[in-house]
Amino acid sequence: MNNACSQHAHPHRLVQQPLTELTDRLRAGSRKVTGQREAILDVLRRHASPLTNREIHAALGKNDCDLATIYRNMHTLTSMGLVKRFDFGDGAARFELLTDASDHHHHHLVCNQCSAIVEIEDCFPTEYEEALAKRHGFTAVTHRLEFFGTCPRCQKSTAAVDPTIARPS
Amino acid sequence: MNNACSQHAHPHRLVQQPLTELTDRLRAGSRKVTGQREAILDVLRRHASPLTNREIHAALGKNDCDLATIYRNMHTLTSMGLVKRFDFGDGAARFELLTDASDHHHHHLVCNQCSAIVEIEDCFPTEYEEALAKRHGFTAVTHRLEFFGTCPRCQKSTAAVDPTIARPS
DNA sequence: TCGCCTGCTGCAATCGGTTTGCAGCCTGAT
DNA sequence: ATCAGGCTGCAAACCGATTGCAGCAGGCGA
Repeated sequence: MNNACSQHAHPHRLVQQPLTELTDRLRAGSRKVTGQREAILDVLRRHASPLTNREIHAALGKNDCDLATIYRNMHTLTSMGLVKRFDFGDGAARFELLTDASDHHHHHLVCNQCSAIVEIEDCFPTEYEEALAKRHGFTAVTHRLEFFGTCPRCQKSTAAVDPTIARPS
Repeated sequence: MNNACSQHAHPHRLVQQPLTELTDRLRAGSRKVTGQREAILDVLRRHASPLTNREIHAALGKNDCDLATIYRNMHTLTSMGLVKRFDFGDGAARFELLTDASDHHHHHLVCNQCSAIVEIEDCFPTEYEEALAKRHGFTAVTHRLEFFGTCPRCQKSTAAVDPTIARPS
């Protein structure tokens, strides 16, 4: 139960890339490392938590770029290996850039009330995932795993919210 | 690695309910078991896979009800314990009704290409989740876990799709 | 150097899932 | 019978995301 995760063992999946490899891949594919893309990556590098398109847009200064172009650039960067996450409960995609060269796979623990995000090293065990894939005849099996709960601060400050509308399935 | 899942052990979370308990709860809360709600639950009961609001709407016959009312009713039913799932990769919520009285928790394995859904019994181990919660000071921790891959049929019929846009994070 | 091709960008429109305001209806309690 | 509250249909709006279009910029060959 550590960061040994099948998502990284599978040959079909691009390994999450630090900044320099992303820009190298852009160049290798006759795409350009434009100022906006550099700025996007810089914003991601300076933030510990994954950011939404809107948050990136705001961080760049709303006047300097178009939100639609951010969406397009995030799509491009994702195809270069940037990690896109969908699993924070609000339906918005988030993007995450690793700043060191290590293959630092992780999941997240999200506070149901204040949306605080904590990085988690726990992961679904590879051997179980492989057995699962074999059992059902699937290949290229990956998973999404996110945790939700009440963070220490919200435990103190808030009465319990209605548990029936908790987001995790 | 079975269906022992912390989501059910936690006292704050409503246990997933079969049809009769949902209707009982409606009545207990001075809500009504209207014809439309009965029809919705009947549709869910007859389908093995979780359904979206639109699918339920279509199954009911588009002329007989309003989509907005379906959304409202699904919200109501969810607050009564019906299980709502967000994790099938297309951004649409899905609803699931258990037809037997057993506490039959499960997750899903979704085909990236044809969206086929397979119920699976594997779950993130409770003891790890509890340790995780304690380690970070969170309470009421639950999780979302979904698996994605290529189903046997799509392995035969389709060339590999671009792995860089695979949906799981 | 001149075009030309390709990719990038801003703008506006659009789409799909979801929510909400409003008015009318039905039902159960007083 | 009356009244309040919940339910419903309709229309509009919201939000994340995508797309068509036109203009622009940079690289490359003639």
